[in-house]
Amino acid sequence: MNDMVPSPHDESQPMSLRERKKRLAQTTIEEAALRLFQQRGYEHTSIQDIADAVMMSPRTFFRYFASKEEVLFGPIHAVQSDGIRSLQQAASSESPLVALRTTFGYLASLYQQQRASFLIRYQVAKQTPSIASIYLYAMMEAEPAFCDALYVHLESVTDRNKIRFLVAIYMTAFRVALEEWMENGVQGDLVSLLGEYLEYFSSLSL
Amino acid sequence: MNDMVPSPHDESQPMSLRERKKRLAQTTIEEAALRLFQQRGYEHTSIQDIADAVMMSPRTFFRYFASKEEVLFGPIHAVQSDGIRSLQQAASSESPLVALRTTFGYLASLYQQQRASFLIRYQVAKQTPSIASIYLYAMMEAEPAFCDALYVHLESVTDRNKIRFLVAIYMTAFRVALEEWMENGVQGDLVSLLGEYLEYFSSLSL
DNA sequence: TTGACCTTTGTCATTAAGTGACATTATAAT
DNA sequence: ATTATAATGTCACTTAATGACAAAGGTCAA
Repeated sequence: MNDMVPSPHDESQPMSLRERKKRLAQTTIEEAALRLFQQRGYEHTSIQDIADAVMMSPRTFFRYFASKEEVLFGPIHAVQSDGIRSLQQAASSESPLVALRTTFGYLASLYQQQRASFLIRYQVAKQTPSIASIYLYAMMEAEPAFCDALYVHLESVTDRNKIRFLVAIYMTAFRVALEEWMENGVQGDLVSLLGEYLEYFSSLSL
Repeated sequence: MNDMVPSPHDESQPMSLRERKKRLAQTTIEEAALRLFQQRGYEHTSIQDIADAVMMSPRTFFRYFASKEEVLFGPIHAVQSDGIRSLQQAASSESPLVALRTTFGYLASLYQQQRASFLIRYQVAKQTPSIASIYLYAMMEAEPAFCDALYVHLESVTDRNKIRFLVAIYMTAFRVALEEWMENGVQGDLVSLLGEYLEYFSSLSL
């Protein structure tokens, strides 16, 4: 069994000057925005402020990000998409349970790779009530797609509902582990933390 | 053991004319807004449209509802608050597990009492991507308060994390049961559906 | 290198959510 | 009836987001 993890984003082409400038603008905006969010808070940072900071017109900001939230949650969406692809692949050759374990382990590793970035985003989101909902949703939006990926195995309606519940449980365990990890400043190993929660789960009786 | 369910909103005072007019205006706005949301969709219904429909100025709309979302999710917030109160009370005399069972049973009964209203809200939310996040959050926002309510029993850090996970699991079971119930047009008994999921949970091994 | 072509950017205008200030009207209390 | 209090409407303002169009910048072939 090889790596099983699809590389997040194919990064092979030479990249034209145009492409490079685009990427540069994107990361420039993102860095400036995150810095401002941390300094003044998300809500007290307007698009105009961000645009001023990077010397662009507000209109141009919206050519790189569909909204202010997108700056904050873009990478989370990207991770979720990677998770969906991972699960689709894993589900084709493994049982639902094994596939889920594989995928959530993979997701944990992605979070760990970008821990600094995700910590900032988490902290900004936590300090901003109007954003908390979007953060939660960003972490769970993949749930339906996860279910779809696993439906290839079992097809009766009751089985589908069980799969749905199973996915939701796994997502919950992952979310709780992630939150504890974030609260502790992304120190320690997220993968083993998730493992502890799943192990504890087995000992539960409701 | 008596009812254990605190009455949602104390409804005893005679109510002055002013109060009655206020309530009337509130329900009038809400009904008109929900009707418009169903007809044209949430995003294609502006505050102006709602204000026109009830012959009020847009400014007055905002004196009754803090936002457009509030019209849609107000009752869900209210149910969550009731749940928190219920759990605080139950947790003082029962074990965490029993208290959770009691409270989620109570919540299920509240949803069933207002099933028509909640179904509309669910359907509107489901049709509106920009709103889906807020719907999810509305259903889970009470999680931290639930944890706090149960922390009165156990106090070590590891126990708190376990309580946190336990609450999250229960919320997940409830959410999945609720979604299935909604998808099926709020037919059948939500309480027993929740029971089935919790029972199935016990048979799981991750 | 020049010029034609396509992309990116800026400017301007517009819709919609949300908020503060203040005057006007309706209700309550004496 | 008169005064205090609360509700409403009007106006002005900020901010997010989007469409249209012109100006500037990059790409590539001759």
